[in-house]
Amino acid sequence: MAKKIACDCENCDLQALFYDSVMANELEAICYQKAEKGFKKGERIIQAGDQIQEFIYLKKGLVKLYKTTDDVEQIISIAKPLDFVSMLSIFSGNNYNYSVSAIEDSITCNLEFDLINDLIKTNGTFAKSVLKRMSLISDKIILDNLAIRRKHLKGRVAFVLLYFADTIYFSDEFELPISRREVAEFIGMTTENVIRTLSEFRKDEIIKINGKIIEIVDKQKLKNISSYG
Amino acid sequence: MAKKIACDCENCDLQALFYDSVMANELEAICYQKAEKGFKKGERIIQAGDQIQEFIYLKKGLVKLYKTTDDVEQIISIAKPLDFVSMLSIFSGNNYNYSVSAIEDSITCNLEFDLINDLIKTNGTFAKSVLKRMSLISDKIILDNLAIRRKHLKGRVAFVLLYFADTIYFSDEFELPISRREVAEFIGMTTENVIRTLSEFRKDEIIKINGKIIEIVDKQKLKNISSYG
DNA sequence: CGCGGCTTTGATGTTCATCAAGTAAAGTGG
DNA sequence: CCACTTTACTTGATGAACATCAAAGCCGCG
Repeated sequence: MAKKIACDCENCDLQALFYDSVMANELEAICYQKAEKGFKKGERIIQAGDQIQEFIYLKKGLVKLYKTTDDVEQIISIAKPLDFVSMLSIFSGNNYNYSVSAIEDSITCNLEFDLINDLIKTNGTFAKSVLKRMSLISDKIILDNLAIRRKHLKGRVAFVLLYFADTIYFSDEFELPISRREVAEFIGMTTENVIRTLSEFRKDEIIKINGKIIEIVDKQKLKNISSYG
Repeated sequence: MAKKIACDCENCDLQALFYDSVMANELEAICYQKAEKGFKKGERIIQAGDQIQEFIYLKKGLVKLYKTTDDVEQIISIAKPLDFVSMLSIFSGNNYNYSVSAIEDSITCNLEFDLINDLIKTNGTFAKSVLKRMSLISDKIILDNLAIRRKHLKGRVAFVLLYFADTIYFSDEFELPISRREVAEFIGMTTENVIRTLSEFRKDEIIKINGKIIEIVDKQKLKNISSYG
């Protein structure tokens, strides 16, 4: 279960970026009442439908943003710290529209939502920085979704592999943090076809597979497939 | 070409909602420097890549939000007044990420972007209302896209017809404001299959077709198809 | 009045989902 | 810690859904 962990605002990577606009005295108030929570891989951080009471952002880890309809799960985005996924719809209404789960051990920093609301009202610079961040998140999700939509099965799988290599792990060898089924839920194809495509890439010596460990061998070819060449 | 038209802030439907939070003296300044522009059906309002200099919102009409990649056009959303589509990515960077074109004769109200920025910084209530609106737009786009993704060809076409009937025209008989090709670009299928599906709905007496005029005859059946029954 | 774009229908082939069946891995209770 | 159960992974065969190609009629516009 999610448990509170020690506070260390001073060392938080997000501090500079997030509180850029916040005055010292405000920052103190925020730091004082914030709560950090740890989540193990697989644990749910936000459940769609829940009432919004906290302003949650990712301090460390990796999460998936998704929605479940009639037992069908659709992954909307994979987000890392600074993507502030929880921000996405919290100003729309009183309840979350999406679920968020940790796909790697993660730490969130939680603030009373009212506090953030007050801050937005009283601190224009902060409001603007929240606006910008929300805008960036939306853009990323919409553009990624459009990019995926344009591609066929192979291009979509290639896209996901490049996504993890280039924007999450910054390495051509990494452990895939999600299952084949989740890849399928992300790109809108079936699990079997994701597996088939990965096997094909392996046979064509574009990647090496060892369970969850993926190594990209021929990156240029993978890029070509992703761009649909 | 887009031309300036007479100013009538007093009668603007958007005024109450948009300027809810704006003080009288601020409102005056805004009204004074705003510019309204008219666009004929088919005219482009925003070109992806253009520099963002104005804060544009739809006063009247209907527009499509889209993106062109390698000569392939993908429609992201169909928006009516109060959807404030132009707001979507204007806080992300200096240039538009998406294009917007009128699909019906439309009127926009344009404000200097700097003015809005100042307002956000000085008026917290306004900032919060912009945040809320942006959040609603993102949610709508993301949720609609997820809904479409879940469906097969017939369900997607049904979804689009119900979308126009229930959220745009509030009537079961309407003139489709976009071409068959654009419907295809919206739902991610081919023009031919959109046409085939419409013909099938006609043969099954679910709708009547007269060129661009569509009449929904058996709405319940259309809803079932949309929900994928 | 002819040209180009939009619409329509048919024929064909590709892509992908579904079904089936088996192996490997991971979690669970005695 | 091991038998047991469940979940994830994998491959193949089949059929359905959809794209592509082709051809022709229609409409609006210069």
